[in-house]
Amino acid sequence: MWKQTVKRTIAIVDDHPVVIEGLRALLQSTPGISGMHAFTSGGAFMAWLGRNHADLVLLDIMLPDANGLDLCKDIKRISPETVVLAVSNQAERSMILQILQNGASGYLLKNASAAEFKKCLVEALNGGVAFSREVREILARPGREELRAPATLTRREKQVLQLVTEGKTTIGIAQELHLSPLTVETHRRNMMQKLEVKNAAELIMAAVQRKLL
Amino acid sequence: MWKQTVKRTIAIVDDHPVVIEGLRALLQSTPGISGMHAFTSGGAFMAWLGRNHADLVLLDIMLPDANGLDLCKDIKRISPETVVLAVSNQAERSMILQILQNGASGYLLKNASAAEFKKCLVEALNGGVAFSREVREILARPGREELRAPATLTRREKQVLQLVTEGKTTIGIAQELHLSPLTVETHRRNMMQKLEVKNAAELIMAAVQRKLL
DNA sequence: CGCCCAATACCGGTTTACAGGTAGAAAAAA
DNA sequence: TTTTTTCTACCTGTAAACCGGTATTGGGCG
Repeated sequence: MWKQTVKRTIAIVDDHPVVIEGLRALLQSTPGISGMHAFTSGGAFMAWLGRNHADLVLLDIMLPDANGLDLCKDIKRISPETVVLAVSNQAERSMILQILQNGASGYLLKNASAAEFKKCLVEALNGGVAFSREVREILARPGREELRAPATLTRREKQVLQLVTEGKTTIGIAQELHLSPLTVETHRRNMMQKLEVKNAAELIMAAVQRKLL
Repeated sequence: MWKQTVKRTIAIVDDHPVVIEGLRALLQSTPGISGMHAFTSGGAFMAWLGRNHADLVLLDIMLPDANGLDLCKDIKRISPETVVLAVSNQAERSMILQILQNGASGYLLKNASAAEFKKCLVEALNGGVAFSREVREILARPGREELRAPATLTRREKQVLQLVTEGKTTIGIAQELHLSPLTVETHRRNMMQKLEVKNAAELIMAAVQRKLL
């Protein structure tokens, strides 16, 4: 079915022991795997990786002790030949794309079936990229950020946004612009709708990233 | 007292009619001024500036219809020979420095005395930079940002900050990091203290600007 | 002339953030 | 081994944000 020349060493990094056990069981029934090592924290794994070799890492990118993106980058820096498969229980388009940019070879949702896991593992080990079904679906639809219009804000909205980024409160902004706080509130909410964010924090990040100011 | 060869044209841009009248009165008793024009909005002034000349502009940088920094930049782009004196009722070190970078020749607080105003006007018209007393004091002390240590955040704090920038709530962050919401709250507050900001919005901007993540 | 959008403003309710503390345990530095 | 820093966690308020609506006005456009 596929070329399988050498035995592979796999590492699992996940803070949920249950998941580790599940993956371990799953991998045991997969041929072509010689070694298996599990870690419950990014730090522990990185320490191990400094002295050992792994052909593939199933990396939970939502670890409590490390940022998934950075961890992935670090792995590829220290051990470029190691294939990283991102594992997560939630899939967001931008997150997937980011982790891929940081060197991952695939993205699996934890709810993927055993068959999917195996298939993706093989695919990745053979140098390809692999996604579980749901992830493929998310990647398939050009997901807003690409095809959405540059989210045009009105003059007034930009003014309000500017002041929001300065940490001003709604009331403060209202005073500065000689408006009712309720009006400012409305502008703020309209912007959050337009930019498809759900609070001031994301609003600010959206403003910064898309250079809306 | 100073070289005064030609008569000068002054523009006043301020959304408070009272302030305009005050400045107008003040300027009338100042020799060497031939024309005086007042505007209550940035837009109106820019339109006028497109077809007229001004030697000096007293620019309120807190106009409701325009961002002071941008306005100043625009003025200098359209009319580089025009001297811009920023006028404001509040002085913040970073704001002062920013507006100067955008081409202003001085910064006056509205509470400055008539004598100060005149003195600064003359100074600026003669090619210098001019500040009212309070502003000079603020500029005098090397105000934190320069001499403060690069505000080092701890590992945990960075993690929390990361999630704050993603718009997560305290409770959400707590779940993600397997912590008590109260702990997350504490981290958040400690960071705000360290970075000398007073809310999440400023915290995010500080993180972005100083590349703390 | 209707129609949409921008800008303005309001109500009532729920959730979060923020500010003022205090405090214990573990880890790192002295 | 003390001391300091970091991480953890709590309590009690008040202020602010957020959410679900609705609604009026003034322009611009087909």
